[in-house]
Amino acid sequence: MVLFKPEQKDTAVLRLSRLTDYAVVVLARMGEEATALQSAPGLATRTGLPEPTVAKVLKTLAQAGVVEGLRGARGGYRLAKPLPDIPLTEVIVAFDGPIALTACVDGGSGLCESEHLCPVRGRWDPVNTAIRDALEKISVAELAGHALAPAEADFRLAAE
Amino acid sequence: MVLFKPEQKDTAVLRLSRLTDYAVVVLARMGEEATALQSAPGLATRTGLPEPTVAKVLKTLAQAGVVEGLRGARGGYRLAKPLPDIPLTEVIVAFDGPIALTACVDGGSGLCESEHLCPVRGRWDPVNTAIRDALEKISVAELAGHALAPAEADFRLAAE
DNA sequence: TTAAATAGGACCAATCAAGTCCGATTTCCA
DNA sequence: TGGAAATCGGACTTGATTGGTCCTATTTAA
Repeated sequence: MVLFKPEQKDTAVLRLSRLTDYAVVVLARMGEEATALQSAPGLATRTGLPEPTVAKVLKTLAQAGVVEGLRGARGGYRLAKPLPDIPLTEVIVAFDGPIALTACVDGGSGLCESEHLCPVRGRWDPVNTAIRDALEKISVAELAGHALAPAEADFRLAAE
Repeated sequence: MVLFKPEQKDTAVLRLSRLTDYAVVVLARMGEEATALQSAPGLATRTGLPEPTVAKVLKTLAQAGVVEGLRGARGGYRLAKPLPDIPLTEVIVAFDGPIALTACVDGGSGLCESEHLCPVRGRWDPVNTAIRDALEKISVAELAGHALAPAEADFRLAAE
């Protein structure tokens, strides 16, 4: 059901990519038959989302290890673990990149090429960790309920 | 000194507009002489930032009530309150809009036109409030120290 | 051997933000 | 009283980023 409306203009600080939204929808569908092997075209028709988009989402999710992809005829995708065990952060990171306020990922990793040029390093850490903690407590399953239950009709509507 | 590097490609979930960054730099400068009336051109030369940009930043800050603008010749801007009393959220909201995960601002306000299409409403609230709380604890003054101290040289460098 | 599926990119169009600029208004000063 | 120096408000252009599609290679079952 597309968790946030695409048309909405107001840019909040926390902008998730639309793919993230689609991912939750697709995962919710897969969660209905958690152990079954489901193909991208099949999931596309069942969610009502365009097939190429669903394929892209699944490829990304497979790379992230959230789902498991099996190639070849009769291939498909399968949840790597049950929905309640998938924290939202895993999905978000897969599509939107690291969860952090600035471009510099905080702490440890020495990715910041010019550390002496980036005096804010570490200052935003409390904020970043607070955000991660909050997100980590929410599993995909918790959103999946909303993503499916009465939303089936709404979903088609919103995705036109 | 430009708190995050513009060139950095990796798009994190939390994307602050660059104006927000500039705002902190400008505010830091103003904080050095908190009570003085300072003009946009003057602050531009003192920060090394392009004048039109500084003007835009100050206009936005004035609208938000963070600074006070006095028109006419010998006019200028003045801090509405000391730096330590300005929470970061105030600056962020001014430039980046409401601090929320989705386009829907959570809770209360009935802005979401089609509430029945947005079943996630309320679900993200804990996340949103956690983020706000974390940001509210940080004042501009805390960043200002870093934004000025050894950063003067770095700043010009990063802003090329 | 063929068909059906994933895997991995390349590619194009549309949207959004950054930055600049202009006109209107206000106020001080000579 | 006129001119200069500011703020104020918005329009506009350019560049980057995202969303979405498509194409080719690879794998595997029938």
